[in-house]
Amino acid sequence: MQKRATAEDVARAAGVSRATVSRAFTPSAYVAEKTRAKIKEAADKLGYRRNALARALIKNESDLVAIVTGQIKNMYDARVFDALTSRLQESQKWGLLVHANDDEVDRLLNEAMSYPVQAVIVRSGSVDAKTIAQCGRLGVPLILTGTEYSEFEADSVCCDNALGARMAVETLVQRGAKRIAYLGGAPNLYSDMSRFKGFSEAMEQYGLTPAFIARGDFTFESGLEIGKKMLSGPDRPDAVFCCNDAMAIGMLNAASKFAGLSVPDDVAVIGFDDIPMAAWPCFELTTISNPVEPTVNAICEVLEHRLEFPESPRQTVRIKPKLMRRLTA
Amino acid sequence: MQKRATAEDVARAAGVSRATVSRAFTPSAYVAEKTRAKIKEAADKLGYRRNALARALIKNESDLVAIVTGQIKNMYDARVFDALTSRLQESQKWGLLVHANDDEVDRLLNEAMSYPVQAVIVRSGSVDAKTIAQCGRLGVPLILTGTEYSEFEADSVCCDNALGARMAVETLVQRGAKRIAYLGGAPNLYSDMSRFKGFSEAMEQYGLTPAFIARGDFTFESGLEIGKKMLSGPDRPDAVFCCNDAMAIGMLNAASKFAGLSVPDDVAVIGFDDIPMAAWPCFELTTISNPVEPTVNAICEVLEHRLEFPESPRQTVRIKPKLMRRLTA
DNA sequence: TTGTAAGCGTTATCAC
DNA sequence: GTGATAACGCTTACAA
Repeated sequence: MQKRATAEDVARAAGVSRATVSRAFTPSAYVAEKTRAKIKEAADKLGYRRNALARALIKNESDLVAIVTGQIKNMYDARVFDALTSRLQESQKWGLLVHANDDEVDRLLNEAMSYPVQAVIVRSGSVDAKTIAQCGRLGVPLILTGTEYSEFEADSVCCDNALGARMAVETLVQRGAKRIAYLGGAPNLYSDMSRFKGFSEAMEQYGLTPAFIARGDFTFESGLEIGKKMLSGPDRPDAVFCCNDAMAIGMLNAASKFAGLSVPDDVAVIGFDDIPMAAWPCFELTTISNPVEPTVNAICEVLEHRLEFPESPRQTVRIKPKLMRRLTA
Repeated sequence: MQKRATAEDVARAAGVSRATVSRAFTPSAYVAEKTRAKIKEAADKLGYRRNALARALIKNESDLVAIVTGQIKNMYDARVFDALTSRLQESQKWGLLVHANDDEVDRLLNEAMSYPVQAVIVRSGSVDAKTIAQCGRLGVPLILTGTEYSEFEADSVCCDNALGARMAVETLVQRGAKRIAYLGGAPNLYSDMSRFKGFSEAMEQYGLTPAFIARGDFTFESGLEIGKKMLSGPDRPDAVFCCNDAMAIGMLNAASKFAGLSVPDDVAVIGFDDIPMAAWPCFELTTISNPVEPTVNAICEVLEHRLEFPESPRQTVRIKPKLMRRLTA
């Protein structure tokens, strides 16, 4: 493993000084075109690349952004992640990946902070007060997405979950549902809390009480298992609001393959997110769209704004959900 | 945005020298326990974290590993990515994300190489000779996964695609299929090439010629669209080998929802990868398992080995695929 | 237009 | 045990 060529090596090869090499790689700097060409050639020959570490050190700004993500269990997470990293790269930022389960977020984020990142984007999971304080101490902006904590000094971008849940209940009520069930995720997650809140409010508004309240883990499998139980009894619900599409599709399977019920006539099902799979002919899932593109755009805008105006007041961007009416409700 | 606290700041606060602060954070170094405690306290108060950039610079080794990935279109990619990043973190490495479409891999990889990474793991996409040479020049080991290039100096970890494809054909032939179709992806991708090779060899061995050869883009949608056409004519195939599960499930939908065919009696379908979805009750897709866990384990082992023995001969690890017999073939 | 020299925040080396 | 001091590879005044 030979060593990386340094600016010194290139300088020697091109017969110039280290400073001139640096200038040759700085588009705005004054260098004779001829010199620049000579240096680039030498650099090419040596396989020289500016060392981003040394560069960041002296310029006191790296182009790293930490991206904290939990386990990617479903296509919604995958799509957000995909779009986000892709967009960051377009703005010349590199994503430093912090893959953490909810209970490790703090430890890992703290470790990652030894890299002087421009910002930390937290997708899912929860981040505790101490960690947020740490980010503040290091002058690192924190952007939460998929969660929202009013107590803390952090920007956030999040679907208006409560509104989405209310839209779902409304849709179910309008088609005559009386016994509506709720299928959520772990109740310490913001996405469960906020959707449950919207669900409860809407139910109350219509004078209904939930037929069931169950919580899975946002996977197909949990939707299927809970669905099997929930739909088998005589007191089964006539509609189910599921907190994400994966669980909704599990519920669909439970209904048709196990409970022998037809959807939506026996039981209506509505999901949340609108992953591509929801539109597949075999599912045609009615769902609340949690649009990826606007979310990622908002994250990037908030980020740019924060970097430009570090002292500006914190922002909370709520993304509007949208009803995607298909065949299951 | 206040500045990060430096070792100097901590030293001043604790009344010691910079060197001692450094020692306090190096577990193996000799420091009086009392001094260490005093320093840690001061550091805590100032929110000090060692600057990984400066550290990497002097130690001449970063704990960054570049992960190059294409667009994450399906759950298989998502799962490999998830498992890989998670495993890397367990070995105290941070993933630097390079999200590139096939035609950008070279440019972006080159840019990313300004970070002195320990290694580059390329998942999907193709990397050209010049880029590989660049990695060699920078002394950065390159590990290819999902692809395999015998011409280049790079380790690789890849499913034995040809074997998997042969197993698929064998399975179809055994159930009496005569008119077998191939549904692949872009023919410049290794996964298409190698699976097509295995498919062709097996077909020849059984004295069969392909009923159809079609290529999509590894998405459900492309499987559906191609399936609609392929299964509508009178000369339709009686079995289809699909290069991944997403397309196979699209094909399943085309068969049942559009062509009115029953699977597997009218047309058998076999996929590749064995994503969780393949096992869902609504699909029960027979498929060739391309196991995530062994793949990721192998990648990490190859990586560790390469870092420990930089000059060791290149390795090619082939992961054994496995037939997952379900209901579609 | 180019070179010299200082300095970014660490750690390694060598004194004491 | 601890403190100077010199690197690491780069950028940037300041000089020439």
